Amino acid sequence: MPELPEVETIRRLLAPVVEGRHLRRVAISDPRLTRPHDPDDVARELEGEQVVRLDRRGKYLVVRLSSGRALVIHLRMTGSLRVVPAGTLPDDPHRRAVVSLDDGSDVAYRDVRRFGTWTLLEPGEVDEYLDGRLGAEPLADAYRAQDLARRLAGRRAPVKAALLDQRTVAGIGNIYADEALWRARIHPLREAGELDAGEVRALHRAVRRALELGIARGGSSLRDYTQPNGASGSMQREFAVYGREGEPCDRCGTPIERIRVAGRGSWYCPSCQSARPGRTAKPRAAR
DNA sequence: AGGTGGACCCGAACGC
DNA sequence: TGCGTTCGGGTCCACC
Repeated sequence: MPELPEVETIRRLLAPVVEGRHLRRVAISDPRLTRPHDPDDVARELEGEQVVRLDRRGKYLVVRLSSGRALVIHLRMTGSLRVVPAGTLPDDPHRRAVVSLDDGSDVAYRDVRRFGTWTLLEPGEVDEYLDGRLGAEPLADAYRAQDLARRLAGRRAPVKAALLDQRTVAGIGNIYADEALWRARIHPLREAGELDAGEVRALHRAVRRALELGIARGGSSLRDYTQPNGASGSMQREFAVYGREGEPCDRCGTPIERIRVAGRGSWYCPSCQSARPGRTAKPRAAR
């Protein structure tokens, strides 16, 4: 499922293709994509626009247009984008939209489960839309453990549930939440607000490292995710815990266990991810 | 107020 | 083999 590393991989491959291009023709075949707006109305609004930049915020792709508007794309679970020379798209029952660019390439959007969304926002709406839904960008230079600490403080929910909340930190989904918690040696059911300063620092570092590794591997290709050129990522071969129930922990050899947290399948090492607080804390550390 | 669980989808995996 | 059932995943929303 596209999480931050998968969306960032898509952005990096797609940006040089779309930036500077005009949208010559847009066809949206699934009304769910633009709900509650009529897909034909949205397509007509997009035609003639020029792409000035392709950004990412959390798991959202943000297509900045020369009018100041932005097309905000969320792939949810099964959305994917593909670039091919015009007229060479193979038949695909799950294709939901095609954008024809002025340089003779087609960008096709495919989404088996139809949860993805295309939202066309006016110039003044974009920041409010994104910032209202999302916390800090975890890979920004300015992102600090202190920010994570502030977002977790006082929260009674399991730390994994807090990580899945996009306002805690943007872009983490079920896979990278488990991977980050394993790196930080924190049990997914630990109460978020109970982590001490050392644990929060470890988690902050773990989130960044897990996401960076995912990007370096071109994302993880499970089920439907592929890159815009059709290639697969390789991160799924390097998961430490996700989907590895019964396999030995890479750190200690203990079999990985699976539990349910916040309604999500959750994998962790019962030996080195402590269920009790204080493991990484020095006595009276960091006030 | 903050946390939880259902709805939204539909293909894959599973159970009989 | 074939059918029905369950599951999952991100986000929103109703409910507690």
